[in-house]
Order: sequence, then structure tokens, then C-alpha cells
Amino acid sequence: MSSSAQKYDVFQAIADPTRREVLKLLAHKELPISEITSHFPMSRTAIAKHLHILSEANLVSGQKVGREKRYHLKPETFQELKDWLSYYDQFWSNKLSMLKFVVENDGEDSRSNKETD
Amino acid sequence: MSSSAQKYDVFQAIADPTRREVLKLLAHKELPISEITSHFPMSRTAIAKHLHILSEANLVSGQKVGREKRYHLKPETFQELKDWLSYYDQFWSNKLSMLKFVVENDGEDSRSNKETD
DNA sequence: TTGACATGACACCAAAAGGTTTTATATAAT
DNA sequence: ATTATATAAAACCTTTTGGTGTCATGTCAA
Repeated sequence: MSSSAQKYDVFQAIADPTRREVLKLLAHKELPISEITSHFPMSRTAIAKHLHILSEANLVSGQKVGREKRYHLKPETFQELKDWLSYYDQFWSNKLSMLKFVVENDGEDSRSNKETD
Repeated sequence: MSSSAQKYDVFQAIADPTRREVLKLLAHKELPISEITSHFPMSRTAIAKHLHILSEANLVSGQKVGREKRYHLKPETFQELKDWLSYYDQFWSNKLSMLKFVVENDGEDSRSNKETD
């Protein structure tokens, strides 16, 4: 599949508030560009660009139906994001258990700096 | 300080590849700016800016220790992202894709050390 | 065939993002 | 007290981003 020089990745795609709104709209129902546009205070061209970016990031995909093109979400890519996030889970659980350890042992570890944050 | 007019949100913060690398570094160990910088082909000032953005997005926080300032991750904000993502689950939970997640995370939290970004 | 509709593709522009270098300030060590 | 270290802050520059408007193309309906 596309290993092509993707200009936009998932992270950049969801960085823009308008694009996140578009995703939210498409969650409920697949929609053509002009209908999506009607929900925003900007031109259809602008929305088309946003959809292009979302599409390159594989967050949405469009299928032509007659003269319109209907866009819908692509679940797989949301999963990519979840995977990225879950990478960090291991560190937090470690951190939490370590904190618990420190507390239970009255913080006698010499090298540890306790954070008040 | 908690009511600042946040210029950068979490989504923008993680949009940049360098910043995601920084997060990855900080996952293992809290670090001062200069040490973080040593992992990148750019100036300390540039990294400082990235840290400022990550900090504004509440993904990291820094504490001064002597003349250095050590940065560490803030788990709560990662949770925010998870929440945003989980909103979409309802729309495709019946369909596919969650299956993939379950399978890939089968081994519980022992040594799943996937390379992320 | 003609006209309306839905979209795609350009060219253009202002503002923001991501980097640089320089200057300043606080702490540590000799 | 002086010097070296660690960071902060400001001015500046270039590329990218997010928007605009205009024109071209493809499809449906009279």
C-alpha cells in the first residue's frame, strides 16, 4: 500500500481544529464536500484542502457517487494513534508503582527527586 | 497560572516530529534541555522552543534543580488525547479494527516494546 | 444541447511555524 | 571575585500553513 512520500501524517492532520471538526461530522454520517462546507465559516476550497490533508493522512476516504464525492472515516488510522499513545502506558505504570514504592518506604532512595507537580 | 490563554493545544504539540521524539526521550527519564538537545541536529534554542510548546500543551513540565531545569512527561494530558480518540469508538465498535487492537495487546503490559515513531 | 450543480486545480497572499544567532541572567566551581 | 555552565529571551529569516478567488471539468436534468 501507499508508502508514497506522504506529505501529511496523522499527527499533522489532527492538529488543525477545523479538521478535527470535520472528523466529528463524518463520524455520524458520510458527507459530500459542499455539505461539510455548510457547517463552516469558510470557502469550499478551504474545506477541500482540509479533506485532502485528512485523506493523505488516511483518516478519511472519499468515494464518488454520481457527481458528488462522499467522505467517510477510516478506523484503521485512528488505531495508529491509539497505538502511539499506548506506547507511553508502560512508563506511567512504572512511574506509579515507583511512586508507591517510594511512599511506602518513606523515600529513602538517594538518587530520586520527589516531584511536587 | 492555570488560566493562561494557551496558544498551543495537545494536538498541535504532537504534530511536530521533533517534539514527538522529545516526548519519547522523556518517557524513559527526566532530562535537562542540553541533554535533550544532544540527541538532535539543531540548536538548544530550537529545542527550548519545542519544550515551551510541549509545556504549554501540558504534555511536559520542568522543575528547576540547581542551575538546570529537568523536564518530564505529564500523564494526565496523554489521557486527554485518549479521551478524544475514544469518542470515535462508538461509531465503529461494531465493525472491525478494535479486533486488531485487542490482538496486538494480548501479552498484557510486560514487555511490549513497540518502536513508536 | 444547454444550463445548473459538484467538484478539482491553480495562482496568490498573510500569518504562523521552525529554525538561526546574539545577548542576558542565574547558579556552580575554582 | 572570576569564570564557566545552564538556561532564557529577543530579533530575525525562510518555508509552510490556511485561507482567498478564479477557472476548468464532469455529471445530471430539461
